[in-house]
Amino acid sequence: MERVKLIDVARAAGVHPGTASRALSPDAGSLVSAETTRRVVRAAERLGYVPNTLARGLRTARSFLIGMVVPDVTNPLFPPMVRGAEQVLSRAGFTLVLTDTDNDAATERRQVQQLRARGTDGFLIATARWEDVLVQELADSAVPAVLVNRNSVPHRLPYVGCDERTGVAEAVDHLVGLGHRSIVHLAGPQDTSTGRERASAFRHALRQHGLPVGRGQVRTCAAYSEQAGLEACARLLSSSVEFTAILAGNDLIALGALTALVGAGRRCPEDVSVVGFNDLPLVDKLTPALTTVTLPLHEMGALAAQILLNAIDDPGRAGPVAQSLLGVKLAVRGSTGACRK
Amino acid sequence: MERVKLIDVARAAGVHPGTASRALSPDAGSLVSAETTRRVVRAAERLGYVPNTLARGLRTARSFLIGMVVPDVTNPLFPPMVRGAEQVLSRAGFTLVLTDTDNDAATERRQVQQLRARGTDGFLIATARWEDVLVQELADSAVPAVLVNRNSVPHRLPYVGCDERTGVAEAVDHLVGLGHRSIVHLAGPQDTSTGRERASAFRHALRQHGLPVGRGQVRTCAAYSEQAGLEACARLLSSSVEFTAILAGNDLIALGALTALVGAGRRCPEDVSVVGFNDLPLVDKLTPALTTVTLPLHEMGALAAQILLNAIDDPGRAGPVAQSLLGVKLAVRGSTGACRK
DNA sequence: TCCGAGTGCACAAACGATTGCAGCCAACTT
DNA sequence: AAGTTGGCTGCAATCGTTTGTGCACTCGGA
Repeated sequence: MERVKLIDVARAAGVHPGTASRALSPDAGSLVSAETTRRVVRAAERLGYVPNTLARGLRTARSFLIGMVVPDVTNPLFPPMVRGAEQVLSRAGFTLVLTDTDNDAATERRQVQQLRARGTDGFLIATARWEDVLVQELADSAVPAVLVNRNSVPHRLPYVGCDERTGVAEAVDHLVGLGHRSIVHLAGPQDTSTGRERASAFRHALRQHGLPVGRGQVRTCAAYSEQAGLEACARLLSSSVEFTAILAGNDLIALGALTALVGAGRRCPEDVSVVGFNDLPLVDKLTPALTTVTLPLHEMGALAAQILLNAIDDPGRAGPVAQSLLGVKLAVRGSTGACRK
Repeated sequence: MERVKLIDVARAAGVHPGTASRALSPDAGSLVSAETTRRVVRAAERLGYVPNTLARGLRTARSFLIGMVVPDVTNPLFPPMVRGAEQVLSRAGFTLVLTDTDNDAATERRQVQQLRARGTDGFLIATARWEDVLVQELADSAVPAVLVNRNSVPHRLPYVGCDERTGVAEAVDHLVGLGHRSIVHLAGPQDTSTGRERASAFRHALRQHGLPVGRGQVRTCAAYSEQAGLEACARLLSSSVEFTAILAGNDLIALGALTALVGAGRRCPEDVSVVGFNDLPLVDKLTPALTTVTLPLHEMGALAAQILLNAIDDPGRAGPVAQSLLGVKLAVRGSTGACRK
């Protein structure tokens, strides 16, 4: 069974392929008579015509392809964003191409290169580093792109993220409300906007409560991973810093910290309270259930996709750089409790 | 900055575009002199030539696009498979397009339709139902496809899965070894191969141990979800069936069952042992840690991709339908313990 | 010196859709 | 009734590559 082409439809409807093309394309409204349009549409349906996207893309320089770049799909943070983005894009007739860079800059380059060769219409970037060559290149190029979840050093690309500062503030408020005075932050990597933002917000929140920010009270983890969290917390435990609560850079770091605490004979929440970030699946079922900041991941993906679509439709309206921050919510659970010291 | 085209390279090298094309394509080895090839390659590098995949695809009827269809990316079962597949495919110069059908047949049709319009070179299907129109259509069509994780009623498509039967057998052996005689199976949906296979293997394993399979001892859940597991387990608890152990169709069902057990005042593992399937992230950190069957998800994805690539390279060698089953491993943890009755 | 084989390259036709342009016919105006 | 307008449709070029065909040139042998 051969694929049916435009020319087949045209023949069946007794018109020229060009006319058939116009009849089937919605924007050419009045260029074709209603009667002819009807005949063509009917023929197309009868034959099961599906336009060849490659050919169309070649001619129109539009591929209807959107590339989404994530560092690691197996990190549960990303699938909901992917999902949100895909729903918006596919409704608009675009196809989402997901690429996993495995946290590797070289892989990322290669993937993006390949996608651009396909005439990809736009990019959703979730891998941004604070100083990121790729982001810079995309900002300089003509192809629209939107950063999501992680921002980058000021540039001309729109960004969709969430309100990290308020999330951190609520977490700190919560801990202080429980009586904690010695709170430590196990920060995420400082070459990511989330890592920087949360650390900065942490310092700010402490000051708001009139608490001093001592040396060694903000400790940077090597990565957003359980292992890195464990190591950072182990170093913390073997230092002279006193603390009754930990604000982790994200849930994975929190998990690592919990392991380290258990290893050191400290109980949670009796001895140390722990707050995470992201609300990954199942962290609410742990013992103790993790208190954490919930992010609207699905909405972030959807909104980023929407903004990208707008930018594609109307490249002129670049205007002011859009920064969209979505609201977050603190989920209070078992891993935080009243300070006993 | 305009994209540099083949004709630019040809001009720079002082040859005809056709010649340049041959010089840059590796298979046309001797059709072009070494000297000319060198000149063309150098020019291409100097200008930063990147071939237009659309144009190439249009001419060669090859898109170097592979579609992977999953029911729900946010289910942690799939990302590792996606990752494994992508690594293999991207190494071979293919781009993976992920589509999430949201467990909806209509969405699935639309997505696959759209991908075929793009001239997708092959499909990896992880959504197969036992009787699946889409699978049947793909099997009848000319485009290569490989089923992964879930099989379908006999057809002519290769399948990559894992050795469910052995996994179930090991789980049952383990439970019987702990002294359990009354084991219940909360089976997954019976319109999936995994659901059927595991249920059938469960019955078989019980018989191997000389245990009768009574009525109500295999209960089908409406979905592979926590909610469905909770409901099925609640029904079980309110029935007259006695049991000291549960083999769940997968981890989500196991989680639901655990919740239901707690609600009914039964402790795990003291009163009831529970075994899951899949070994999702974090289930090893629950209290109790879930005993479950570990699947080589990454390898499944990679192998499926490899088989698909072979099928694309050499469509003739369809030959016998390949069924590849990868080995599984039982991870014994805290949710199973000695029978006390 | 001339011919046959063989190599290396240029030419142009595809692939399938879109779109500017031109022509045709009908209807309307004067 | 002839001219003009305007609405539809057909024609053909075009997007950037690949590839079948054929020409020209070289080289070796007779």
